[in-house]
Amino acid sequence: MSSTRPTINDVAARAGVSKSLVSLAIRGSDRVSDESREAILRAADELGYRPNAAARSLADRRSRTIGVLLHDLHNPVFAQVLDGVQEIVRSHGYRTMLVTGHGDSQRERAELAALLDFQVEGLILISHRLDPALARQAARECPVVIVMRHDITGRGISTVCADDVRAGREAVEQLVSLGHSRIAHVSGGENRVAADREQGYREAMAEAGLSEHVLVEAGDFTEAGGRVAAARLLERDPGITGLVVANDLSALGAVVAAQEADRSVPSDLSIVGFDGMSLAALGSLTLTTMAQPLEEMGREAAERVFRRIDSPGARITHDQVVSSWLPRGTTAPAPG
Amino acid sequence: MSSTRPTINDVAARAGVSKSLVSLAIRGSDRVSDESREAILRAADELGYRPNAAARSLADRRSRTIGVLLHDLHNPVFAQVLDGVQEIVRSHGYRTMLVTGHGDSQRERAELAALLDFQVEGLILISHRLDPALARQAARECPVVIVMRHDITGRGISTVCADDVRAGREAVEQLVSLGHSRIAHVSGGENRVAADREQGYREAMAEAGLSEHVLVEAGDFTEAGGRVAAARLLERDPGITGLVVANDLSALGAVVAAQEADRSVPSDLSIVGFDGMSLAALGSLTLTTMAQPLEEMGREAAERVFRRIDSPGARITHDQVVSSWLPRGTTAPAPG
DNA sequence: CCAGCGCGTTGGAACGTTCCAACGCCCGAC
DNA sequence: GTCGGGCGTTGGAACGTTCCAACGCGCTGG
Repeated sequence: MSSTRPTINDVAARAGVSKSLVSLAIRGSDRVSDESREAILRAADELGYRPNAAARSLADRRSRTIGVLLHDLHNPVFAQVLDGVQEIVRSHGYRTMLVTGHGDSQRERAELAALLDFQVEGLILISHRLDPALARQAARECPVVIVMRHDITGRGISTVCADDVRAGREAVEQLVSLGHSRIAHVSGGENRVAADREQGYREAMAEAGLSEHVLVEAGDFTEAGGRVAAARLLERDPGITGLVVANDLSALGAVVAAQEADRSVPSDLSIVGFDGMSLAALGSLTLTTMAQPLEEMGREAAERVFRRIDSPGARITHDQVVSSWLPRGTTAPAPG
Repeated sequence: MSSTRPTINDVAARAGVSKSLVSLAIRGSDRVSDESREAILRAADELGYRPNAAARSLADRRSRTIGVLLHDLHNPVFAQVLDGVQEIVRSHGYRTMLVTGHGDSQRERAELAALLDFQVEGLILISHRLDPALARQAARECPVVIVMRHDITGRGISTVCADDVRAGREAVEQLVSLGHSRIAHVSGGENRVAADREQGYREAMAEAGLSEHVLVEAGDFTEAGGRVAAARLLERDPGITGLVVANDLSALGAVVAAQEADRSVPSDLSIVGFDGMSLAALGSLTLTTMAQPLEEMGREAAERVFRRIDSPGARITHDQVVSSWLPRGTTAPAPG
């Protein structure tokens, strides 16, 4: 641990050239003679030179960094979206700087501020809970792309989202086509994603002439919440044969609740989630779900950011991806 | 999106003071008069001033950032460790910069280089796969703490690990005390963590006089790997009643394999994992495991980094945390 | 009444890099 | 033989911040 790191000047001195030439050589310019280049790279290597990213981004006035705000890292759904983001970001020679807000607006504010202090050139926000005011404020400083929340719009905000209403409808339609009619819903709390899925549920129930069976209990997108809400539904109406649950994580909770209520899945009770998180494919019962193309959403979001970085005048966009029915182990024809 | 951001000079001009005073006021120094402070903060607010982190860390020669290299974000185990890390890092007024290496040494190298370019003041490496040479090289530039891999040592490298040999032994001992004797092992591939757990398994089997029943099949710490390896074990010796699986993720795979082989868990077959990842407590069968105090390991690692940042002469340390038996739904007394 | 002190404030230097205008040199063209 | 052009190279300015030595002022104590 040398007390002080070698700088570009140390390299220049050792190689017997000017710092400007070192700068060029390090960045791989072709206007450096082979002889100089070799001497410089050798000197840099011998000294263990490492360019100072802070100085670089100061002089450059670009950080080559994209900031990503994630809801949290425990729900693997976000990790999947992030994979897509990072693939594109890396391919552009940029870095990502990752923070988590846990849906806490206080913390989101602090983390976003830190990202902006770092002069990130673009921002990708991936969370179903997200303070719209913060997003709008950030959008005044750099391009912002929001994943999952199509309802947050404003100057400088692009979105990449699924059609959650439609997905909600399809979940119901698929159960109906399996012969189910008493289909209840575990919702996902106070956010637009959950509201849309619930609306889809209600619309499809009405269209199928099943309005009388509409039954909703509020969850909160967590496993524990799904478990409690599902248990309550099964108590309120033991005749339920189908359960549409607002996301995969709470659907896993609903599976537990079903077993605790001595309902066997899927023969007695079919359960459908949303998201298509890969870990839900794992375990003894693999979850049927309305899957979103998570990695693709991440890639798309990153592409949108770069398009706006590259041409600052570019129009903001609102992309919609399609969810798809992924039948696995928790759905079956209605009993009887 | 103003074409150019306000700087400290703009704030100074607007508030009618010098940039030095603005700098002091922004950082909350008490040697600024109330009057000046108020004028400065108001001007900063009106202009939407935001300190430039790059300039700051350049002038300061400290980044107030801790770099964290994670294996990947999909295994929730790493997210749990990270939670502990971030708690401590935030409490010190620092930030974390997060990258993932996916056990690919090429990528690890690039990501570590990026972190060091950023002048991170400390580095926490959390991965069971990790190139020791890279860790040692990084340790020449800043304090390094490795979580999970006690075998990687060297100048400037501290470690925070569980005693995996001991955990491996205890997993076997617990099964033995439940009456099991035909206990097989799914290992975790070519890394020290897996090797230690396997060694513990072998030692405990020998001590219990069960050497003749030692049976090992290699997995790779993934769900798919665990599933395949477990299936092979059950085919090689259908008499197996206990399975010690190298980590929770592959243990979940083993549960699937058991069901595919028509063995019911836990009545026919007991399965034990390692790690104590929270998502394994979820779903229909909750996994019995040798749990590590994951968040605590993260906190401990971060504490160690800061101790060495604060007093550069501090000795490097090698901490050991204790794993504990967490009986849940996949273990039961031996059949018959 | 003056020296000395403390306090709030200031300008300039430094941090390590990139960019830019300008340099000297060699070569080919007239 | 001179001139112009290209090429490799150079020093200085800039980026936005923090640190430091030093400033002027009013106050206090002798």
